[in-house]
Amino acid sequence: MPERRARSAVATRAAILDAARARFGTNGYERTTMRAVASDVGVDPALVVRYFTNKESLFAEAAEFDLHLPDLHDVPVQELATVLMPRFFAVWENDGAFLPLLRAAASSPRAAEAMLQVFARQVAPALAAVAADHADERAALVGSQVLGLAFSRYVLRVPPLADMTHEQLMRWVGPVLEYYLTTEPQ
Amino acid sequence: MPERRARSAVATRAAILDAARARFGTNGYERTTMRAVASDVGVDPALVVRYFTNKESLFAEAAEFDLHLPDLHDVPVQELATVLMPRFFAVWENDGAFLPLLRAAASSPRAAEAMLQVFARQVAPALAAVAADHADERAALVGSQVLGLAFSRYVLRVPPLADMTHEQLMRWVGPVLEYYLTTEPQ
DNA sequence: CCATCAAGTCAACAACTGTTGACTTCGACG
DNA sequence: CGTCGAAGTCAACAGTTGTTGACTTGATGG
Repeated sequence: MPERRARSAVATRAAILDAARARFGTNGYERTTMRAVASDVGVDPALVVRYFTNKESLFAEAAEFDLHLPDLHDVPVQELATVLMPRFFAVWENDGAFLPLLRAAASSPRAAEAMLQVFARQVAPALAAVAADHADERAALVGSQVLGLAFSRYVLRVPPLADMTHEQLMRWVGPVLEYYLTTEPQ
Repeated sequence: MPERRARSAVATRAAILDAARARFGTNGYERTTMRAVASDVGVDPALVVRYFTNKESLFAEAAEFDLHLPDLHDVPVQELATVLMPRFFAVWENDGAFLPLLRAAASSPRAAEAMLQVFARQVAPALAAVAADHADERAALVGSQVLGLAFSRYVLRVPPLADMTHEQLMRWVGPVLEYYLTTEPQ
């Protein structure tokens, strides 16, 4: 029974990470305290730093994630939205591992840097597969629309946007993504 | 000479407000300290609270502003971007009275509510003048693109976007605003 | 010259923050 | 049983924060 004695150590570590994700997601970086995270798990604050050494490291680990963007090389232009938007909803809703980073990035340079790297390492390369030219500009523009949509719908909760269905949003935003990725501006 | 003795009181109050705007704009709410604002003006922290009673009230006053959106009734569809984008740059750059609110809205429900009201009272009515139908949805979509652009360019500083000129951005984003406001989605 | 009153300073408070190091608890194993 | 090490607690530190109330300054006007 080699697994017996690990019943708690890794479990509470994961619980702390979950609580941290939730706190960072709703309150942002500075308004999240080590004590609050610890108390969410019912544990001493010292244990949190014992496992994660730092508030900064705790945040870094809580903000790690993978967008799982698919390969777009063989996707027809008209179906880009149909492929990308479901990924968008998956990342921002429910599990919402991305929301903490967005909230924190607004007021913390550290988080902003982390978000930039997610963009540079995952979003930009994936979109480069379909961009005609100016790949980096096109990817950044798509990113700006996607970020704005997330901010309006999930942070600000702008009434019309927050209430629209996935399909309605896809119909509105799809052509814009397609335009940014393929059309040459006048 | 009725104005003589007011040489300083209102002036330093305005200076404090300016410093607060700058700090809130670059650091967000929580990372901005009363002491830092006071020291920017070369004044005692106690004076700041003497004039503004609170950090919260100081922020509220610093985040007050008017978008000065023009009347769009007689603007031709193709020139919408030419009229709207300069307003965008004016609001987000330099003085940047809008940036504090955006940063704060990400982690403070109060600030998010304030931002929503700016949208409802200034942006939506102005855009309703040119929206074909679904005026509220169209306005919200325009708002999402504008907000995303501001977040990417001024908060995250995504390299391609942060370095583009006003005219380059207008050329890219203009057609999108026009599309959101006038085109019927498939 | 002296009283007044706005403009501003000073020191200090209570609360909260991240972080530390020494201590306790307790199940497993010889 | 005894001990050993992991899992966790405890109290305290040093620093920072918003905010307060009593004090000083200095020009003005009678």
